[in-house]
Amino acid sequence: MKRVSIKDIAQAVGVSTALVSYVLNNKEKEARVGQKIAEVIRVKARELGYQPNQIAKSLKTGRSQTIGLIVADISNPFFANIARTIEDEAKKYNYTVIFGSSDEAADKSQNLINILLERQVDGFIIAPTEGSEEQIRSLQDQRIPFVLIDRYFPDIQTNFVVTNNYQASYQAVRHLAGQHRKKIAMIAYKSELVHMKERERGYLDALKDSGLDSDLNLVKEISYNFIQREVGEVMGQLMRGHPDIDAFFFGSNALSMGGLRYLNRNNYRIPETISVVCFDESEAFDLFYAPLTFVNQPLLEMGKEAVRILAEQISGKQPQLDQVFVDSALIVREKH
Amino acid sequence: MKRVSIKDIAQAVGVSTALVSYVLNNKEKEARVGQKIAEVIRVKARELGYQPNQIAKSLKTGRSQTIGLIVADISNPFFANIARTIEDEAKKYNYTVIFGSSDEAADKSQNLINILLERQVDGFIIAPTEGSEEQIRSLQDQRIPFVLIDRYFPDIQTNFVVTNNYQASYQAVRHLAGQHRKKIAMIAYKSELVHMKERERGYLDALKDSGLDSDLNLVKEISYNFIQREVGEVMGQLMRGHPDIDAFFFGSNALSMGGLRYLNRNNYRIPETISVVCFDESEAFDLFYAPLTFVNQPLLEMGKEAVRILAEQISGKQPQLDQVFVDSALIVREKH
DNA sequence: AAGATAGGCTTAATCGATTAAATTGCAACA
DNA sequence: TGTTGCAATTTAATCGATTAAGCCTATCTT
Repeated sequence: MKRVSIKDIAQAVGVSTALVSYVLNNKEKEARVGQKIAEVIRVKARELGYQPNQIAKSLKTGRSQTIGLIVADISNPFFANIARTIEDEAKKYNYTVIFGSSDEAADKSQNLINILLERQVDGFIIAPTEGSEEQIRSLQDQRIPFVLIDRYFPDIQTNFVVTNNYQASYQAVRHLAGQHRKKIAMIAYKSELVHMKERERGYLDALKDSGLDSDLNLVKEISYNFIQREVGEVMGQLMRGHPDIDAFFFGSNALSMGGLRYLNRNNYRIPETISVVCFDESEAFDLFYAPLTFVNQPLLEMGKEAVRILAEQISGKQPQLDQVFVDSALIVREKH
Repeated sequence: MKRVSIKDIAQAVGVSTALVSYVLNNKEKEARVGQKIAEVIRVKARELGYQPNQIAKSLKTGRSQTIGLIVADISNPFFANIARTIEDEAKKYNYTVIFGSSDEAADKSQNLINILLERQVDGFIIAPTEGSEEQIRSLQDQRIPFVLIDRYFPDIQTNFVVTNNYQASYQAVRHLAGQHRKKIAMIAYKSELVHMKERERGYLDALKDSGLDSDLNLVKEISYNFIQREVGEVMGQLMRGHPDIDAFFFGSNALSMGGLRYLNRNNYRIPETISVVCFDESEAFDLFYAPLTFVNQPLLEMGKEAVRILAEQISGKQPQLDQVFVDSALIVREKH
């Protein structure tokens, strides 16, 4: 029942383990291995059902061929989809993915980083949580390759792949204004992370450029851990304070779900009474009674780029920074 | 920049690596390590920022503390949610999760198993694809611990954790009949896997027991890879052949989405014209204009059980089989 | 006082690979 | 014939841990 090792093959064939290693790694040329014996070794390896022990390989080579993926929550469709694109792309580079969910908590993030470092991942793809700056700096100090996704820290020079949040947001809100909406509210996360701040900034600038009053404090922030509870409360307060709100811009997929649910429950009609634009796509939109306009992030591209950059970092080809802003598209679905 | 090893600590303190190992693994008692030196070692380890090399550990102990998770598609909410519960549960057992998506293809599944075996995972949690019986048998022959989830092979005696699909389905369709639906169609996957077959069987038995004709061939099967395209076609044919269909039972989350989309597009009113029950929950239901009744699988329980069983298998405590059927609940949402 | 016991620590083999360096055998060349 | 050169293969160190076994020294027993 024991797995067969290179040693077993060597013994079966009657050669040294070195030869077997050379052959099975296709280093016959460099190592000047004889043609016949190489073939014999190959046949025997197949016959015994040899499977290389990647752990042993890793220990010797210092490469685990594994990348650590840290997201806020793998069960969130946004991250689940990203994970899938990363999985597929990583496979092309012969990497395997270990994942972990930080729940947007810095301590969990640190814990995950430690665990993954102990497992000798060759690099990280991280959607960093608020307050994880030091963790990221520490990775940098240790010269451990990584790429940030979805968010980044403007104060730290790192590789990252993020959506152009400002532009996406700006475009979305301009669209609402173009629909003759006069009082556009935004529901965001309570977070100091750039991605949210940029979405808010895009919103505010779009209001200004549309000639709308941006001083009304129509941006409400919700804590990550209590979306379902808080969204309703916050939107209720907002509508009571400003009964003439005629549009909402939701800053994430979870916020959109909560927000739309609230609007449904309270019988607001979309788009007649209230117009809506959502950040992120959701298959749920297809079931909504009205066509919904949303910001579509290019997940496939993000995943591909992140893996590409990471792979280059790991192979040491790329000492310089790679900071990628991908453009998201506003998918307009309203009937005109 | 090199990571600090046990050797570095040993040198810094002036002892052998053995001592350091004993201390850092809390084996001081068994190994009779002196109190003072133990403390010195511990302090120095912290001071140097020592992080154990799990790879080296694994090589020596033969345990990678890693479990391989193979699902159809990590971006499918059902599997993404399961993955999350497995992640959390695995952490409690000090395991880390490597995942892979098989896309319901046996060759990809085999490929994933190989890759994960090379990485010396201690065990697998697998949602097996159609045609992967031999792969499962092979794992058994190699005495590699694993647990199947979501589906299993009746002809192979393995551990598994699955929903009681027959019962869930039966209950769902009985519910529809109880709503005075006379012609209930089912949309399923084209698959020989038990989970689907059991859902179909539950549907048929429910029809019979409700005094409804189950000979009408109202079950339509869709291929996994072309859901979006085929669901519409198939439902169209069905409605043309049987214009008096007054209910649909959808056999999975993706089928539900496609089916509901079709019903929406063709202006069927739910539940007035057509009643619907969906297998699996989806947050999308919250955005649907009508309350939807669905079968809720206890994902948390499934994940927990799967990890528990796997952990027991790995530790060798549990030679006997563990076959768990969890009950899913019919969440009735229609207004009465 | 001699032998036994226990405490404290080191030695060294091992896990399964990789790979630089050494070795062997043989043919070709001067 | 003796030397060189090259092809083919082996040797052995190494990666970073674990752990059984061994070796002192000091203390306890009788």
